[in-house]
Amino acid sequence: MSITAAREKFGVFLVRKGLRATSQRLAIFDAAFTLEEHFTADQLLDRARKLDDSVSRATIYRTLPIMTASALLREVDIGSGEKFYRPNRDGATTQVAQVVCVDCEKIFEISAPFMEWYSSTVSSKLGLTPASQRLQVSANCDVFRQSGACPRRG
Amino acid sequence: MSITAAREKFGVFLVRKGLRATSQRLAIFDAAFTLEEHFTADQLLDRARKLDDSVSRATIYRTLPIMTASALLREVDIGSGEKFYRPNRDGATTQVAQVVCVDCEKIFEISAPFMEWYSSTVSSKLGLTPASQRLQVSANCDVFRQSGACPRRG
DNA sequence: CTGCCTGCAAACTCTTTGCACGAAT
DNA sequence: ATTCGTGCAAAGAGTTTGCAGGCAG
Repeated sequence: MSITAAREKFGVFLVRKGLRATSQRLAIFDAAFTLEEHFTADQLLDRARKLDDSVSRATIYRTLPIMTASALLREVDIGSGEKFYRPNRDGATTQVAQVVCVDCEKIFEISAPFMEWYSSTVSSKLGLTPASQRLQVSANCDVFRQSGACPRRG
Repeated sequence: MSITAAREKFGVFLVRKGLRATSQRLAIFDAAFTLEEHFTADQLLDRARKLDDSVSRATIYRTLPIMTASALLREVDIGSGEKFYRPNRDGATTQVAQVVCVDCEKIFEISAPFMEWYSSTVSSKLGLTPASQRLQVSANCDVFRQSGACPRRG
């Protein structure tokens, strides 16, 4: 999805929910959607302020749930204290696993098509309806182990 | 594994690591191992204090990593702010998924034998060695949705 | 003018840490 | 003696919230 199309979709989402398309919200959206890697709330704040320096931390935290609700952003919780976010360019793909390299501090996203099947099978046996699922692999970098440095490390 | 056997194993683990088997550590261990459900650090503190009222919150937090390192306790992070823990009675089973009912606030543990296979397959393609993996399903309670109350809810 | 939205700063939750005292070897 | 472990209280990180003012419909 192009950023233009995504911004449009976000605008429509806001209107439908009776929310206003303020300059801050749009700046935050643009900042988020032009970031490639996973990013934190703090990184998003930096970026958004370059587009609109009136953006505050509070508004970042208030806007993030709106963007994830609109499915334009995906929340990725790797259990590290802070949450990560990522533009969801290709529609609603929940069938994605995260592989987190603890050496490189990098998050890879890998297709895991069986997740949804497992999720619904297992849930129905418990009398539950699945809402979401996440599969996360923590791993060490082979190169790092041997050479003490990781090529992918920022 | 019986609690006696587990306590023994914990004692051995401590000695091997050059750590002391203090009364606080043993009280915390007993408190943890006699809890059935998933529990939080805070719940563990309550329970441990009933066995030894000198146990402090700090020691709880210092002892939890020791117990998980000894594989007698498993950490379960469902991404809810606080971490949960659970006795690992049947050895080191990492091939377990959590199904979290957001209505009941209950955590079910279900076997997911394919996880480890997926984890190692995917990691090796990235030049990584898997350390751990977790699969978590969030779900809603069917009964709760219809009747507004969940039978499993505490 | 009414209500949504904002920035600021304080509050909040869970966890970690510095410190001085106490216990074990 | 020396090292390890402890409780206490303060700090810390990330996130949320109360409030008074601002801007849009």
